[in-house]
Amino acid sequence: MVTARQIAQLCGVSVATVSRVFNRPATVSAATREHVERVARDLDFSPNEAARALSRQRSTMVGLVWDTDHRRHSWRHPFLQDLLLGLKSALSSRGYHLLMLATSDDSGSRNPGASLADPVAYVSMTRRHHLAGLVLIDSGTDAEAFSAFAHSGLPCVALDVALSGPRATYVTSDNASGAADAVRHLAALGHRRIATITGPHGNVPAAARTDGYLRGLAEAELPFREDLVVTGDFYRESGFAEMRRLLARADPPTAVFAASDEMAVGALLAARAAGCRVPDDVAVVGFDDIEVASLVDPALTTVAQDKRGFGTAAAGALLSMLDSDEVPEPVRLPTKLVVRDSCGSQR
Amino acid sequence: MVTARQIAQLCGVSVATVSRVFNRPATVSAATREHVERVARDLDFSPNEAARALSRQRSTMVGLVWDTDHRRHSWRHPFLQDLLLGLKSALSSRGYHLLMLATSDDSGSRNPGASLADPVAYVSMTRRHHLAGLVLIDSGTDAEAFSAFAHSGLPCVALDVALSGPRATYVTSDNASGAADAVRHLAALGHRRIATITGPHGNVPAAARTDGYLRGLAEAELPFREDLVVTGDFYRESGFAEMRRLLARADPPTAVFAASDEMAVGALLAARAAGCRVPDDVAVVGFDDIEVASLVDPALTTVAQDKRGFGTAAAGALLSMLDSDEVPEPVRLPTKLVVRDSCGSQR
DNA sequence: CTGAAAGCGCTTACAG
DNA sequence: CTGAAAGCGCTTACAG
Repeated sequence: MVTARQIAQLCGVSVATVSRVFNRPATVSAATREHVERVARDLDFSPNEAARALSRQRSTMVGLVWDTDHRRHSWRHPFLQDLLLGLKSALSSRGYHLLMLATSDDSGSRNPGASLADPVAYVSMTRRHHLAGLVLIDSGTDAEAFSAFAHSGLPCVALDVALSGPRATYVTSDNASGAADAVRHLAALGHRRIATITGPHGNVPAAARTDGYLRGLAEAELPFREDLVVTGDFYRESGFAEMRRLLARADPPTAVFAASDEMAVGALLAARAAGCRVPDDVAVVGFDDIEVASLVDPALTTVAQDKRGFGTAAAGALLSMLDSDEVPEPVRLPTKLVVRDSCGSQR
Repeated sequence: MVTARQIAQLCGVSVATVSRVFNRPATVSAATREHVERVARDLDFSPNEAARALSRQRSTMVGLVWDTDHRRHSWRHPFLQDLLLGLKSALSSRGYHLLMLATSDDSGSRNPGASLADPVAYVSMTRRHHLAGLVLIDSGTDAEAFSAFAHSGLPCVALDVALSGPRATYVTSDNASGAADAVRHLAALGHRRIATITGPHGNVPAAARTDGYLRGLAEAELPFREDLVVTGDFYRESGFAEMRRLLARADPPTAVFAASDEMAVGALLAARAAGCRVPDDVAVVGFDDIEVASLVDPALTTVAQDKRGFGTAAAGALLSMLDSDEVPEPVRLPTKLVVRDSCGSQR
């Protein structure tokens, strides 16, 4: 590998000058700068990252904290691929790379009480690698553990969980508006008994979607009925179970807003199992717009999140913290109601 | 951050000894080893990775080459999340981390002729970070570009593409057997005119699945008919288009083996659009067992790949190359036929 | 605008 | 078994 020293010798300058050409080009005379740049390009030189990180005490890597060994064994992010895509392309435009952090705990056994694989190990990992910043993906119950990161002073941006700290912010969808849109849409179709299957307690997006449900109801001038709010956990099985219970009631709802597509799919299956037609007997609307939404039968009407935008926004917030000391405001991504067949408005 | 020097001073030994305790514990006397270990643990010391990488000329990171800015804008891996999960947990058990490589090209514009974002840039990235090895995810057309990596001498393991080089190997599913299983299953159900919608030309798994189709036919003593083999590209649209054409024929097939679930879903939609009932009028079997397979209507019979096993096997192959000079044989993961409704055997 | 020098925190022959 | 020393390849005050 060609080193700065070699470039320096070839150009008849010191390594310090070569370094300056790459780090503070303005402080180098145009002539020598161009000379160094040309030679460096010809020899395909680029500074060794390990050496650079060592001397600057900061690498060009951003850590990704993604807890994969969660108690909920089947935990899956609804749109990890898009997220990574967005993160990667936004980060790479500024020369940063994503390091998927893993602790030895990830490999297997763990004491089942812990919510995130040893946050201390992650924080130490972070220092060892001189990471420039951290992106935190919430798996639903890591919120508390995340504060260890937020308080480490490192630039942090969390996804879908409110994070605060000296250099921490977060990005989330405008969950309340999205949910309100869904409910208003159902109300406009004539539904008066609109139930909701919420996400788990303590989850930020879940709470916001429930708020949005209430707001949508109020905006449509529909009364709030406590018994129409049932609690799920974002996963399909809970959607199935809660829907079954709702349909077994004496006065079942005529429409259901599920706070995730997974639950909405579960609800669809429960309706089918109960011999209940969707949307004729009961309308269903979901949230997320994951791939299956358009494939289930009937195709699911849902509130789409800007999946790739999540990654882009997270990267943007992180990058801005890397250049300045200002902490960006939390980002709230707009959502979009995607009308398909399960709500009945297409008939 | 606590450094080896501090530990050394506290223990009254040299930094060299501290280093040895962590790297060649056998060369240190039991007494001093234990002393150093205890102090290090108490102070939560762990060696700085940048310094270590610099002096050893090798980091504890494994690069992930995942081309996200492909010409095929909508390129998606069918099970990236499971793959990453498997990779991460297997790698972390040995202290390695995954670095998602990105070149500046990833951010946007690229000359449309290139099949992988500047492989040269990736290779240089690899050296700059002193990566220990590389995992290559094929997006279907990167095979050629991958050889640049394979010949760099760095330990490489590719997924779903045959890679050879001084220290390169690959992992793939046993695509031929899986396809043969699917075809034999259809034949056992009485089908005699079994068509296949293949993957794209030049793609390794696609070719193997076509081979398996032929083998299955032969094993069921069914004649091969060239006109029953049509070419898709693994994506839904091609499945839709090819299925439509197949069904429009004078003597349409009674069963179709699609070389991917995405295409099988497309085929299902085409059948529905053509007023053709599945499985009554035509049976469909897919390949992959992605999440939607169980959700489409009718639920898709398919050949399941060991998604997480891909990651685990890739990590295993890489790790073994990291400790020894032997190059592991290519890994061929077993597949499993998952019988649901679209093949008609459940009736 | 540029160079010499110190320093980032490890690892590893080389002596002893 | 252990230490002193050189070296990994950069960056950055400090002089000039």
